[in-house]
Amino acid sequence: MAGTGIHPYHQQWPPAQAPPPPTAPGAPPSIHHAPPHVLFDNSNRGPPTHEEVRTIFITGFPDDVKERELQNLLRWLPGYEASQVNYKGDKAMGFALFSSSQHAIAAKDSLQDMVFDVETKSVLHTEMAKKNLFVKRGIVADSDAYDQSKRLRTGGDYSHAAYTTPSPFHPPPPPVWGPHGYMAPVPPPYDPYGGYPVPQVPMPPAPIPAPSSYVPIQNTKDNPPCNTLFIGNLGQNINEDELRGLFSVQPGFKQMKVLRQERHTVCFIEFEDLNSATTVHHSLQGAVIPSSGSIGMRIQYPFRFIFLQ
DNA sequence: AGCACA
Repeated sequence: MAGTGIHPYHQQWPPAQAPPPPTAPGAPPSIHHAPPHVLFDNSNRGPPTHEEVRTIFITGFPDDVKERELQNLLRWLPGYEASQVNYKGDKAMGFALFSSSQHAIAAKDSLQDMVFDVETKSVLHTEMAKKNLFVKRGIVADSDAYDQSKRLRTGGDYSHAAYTTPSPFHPPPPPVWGPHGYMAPVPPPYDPYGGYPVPQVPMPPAPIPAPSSYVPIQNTKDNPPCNTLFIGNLGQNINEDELRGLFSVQPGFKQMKVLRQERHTVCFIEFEDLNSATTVHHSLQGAVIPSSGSIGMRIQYPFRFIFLQ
């Protein structure tokens, strides 16, 4: 019962001579709102003084649930910090830590009775956990954490996806995999009023034009190689100068022609030789440049031979 | 209903 003032689970702490820190009778328990990067420092602090429980306990998974499935489910929830799957026998138990108990409660409610998997007809059941998920060693808040090469491969099997601008379909920063199955997402400063966290990837102006990221492209079928490339999927607001900047520095670049059509703009690029074209075909496939929004350009050999100019 | 990691 919630009104008893007694924790529903026993605690061996404190021993007789060390009473818990004074909480004025009738005063609300102090909730420390530390910034995210210090939230996890449970080290060296003796007993967990009454720490608010901000972890939820989730059951009802199919037996073969993967850590990552849970993470991908939870990433969206405000305040999400870390999660873990443990097995009791072959029953999976999930734990998910949030930045506050309010967030945890909200998450618990929104996951309650969710159909996690239709195939196996698994329906989630959530409760507040008895104690918080232990997250090892805090969060690395160093700049490395934002290194794109380290933030790849999270939601889904993108082999070389990097993220810059989140879109509804290319959401917030992928978490980073920690030691054993933990997920210790690099928390961008969480703005409780701002919806989902937005990755703040420091992108110093590149000396030479470089794509801001790469995203997987859809249509992989192609035409026979030649020394000209067709660039499609450029988005509505594509900026020709940006395009030129990117391609003109590629070895073997000869000329570029932009075709503004009704809806899409496409572009052809001629190279000195087949080799240069092929190299760029590979290296810039899926490249995202600022004016293309968050979509990756598709590079193909042209359907027909194009004679530029 | 089942609550672990350190």
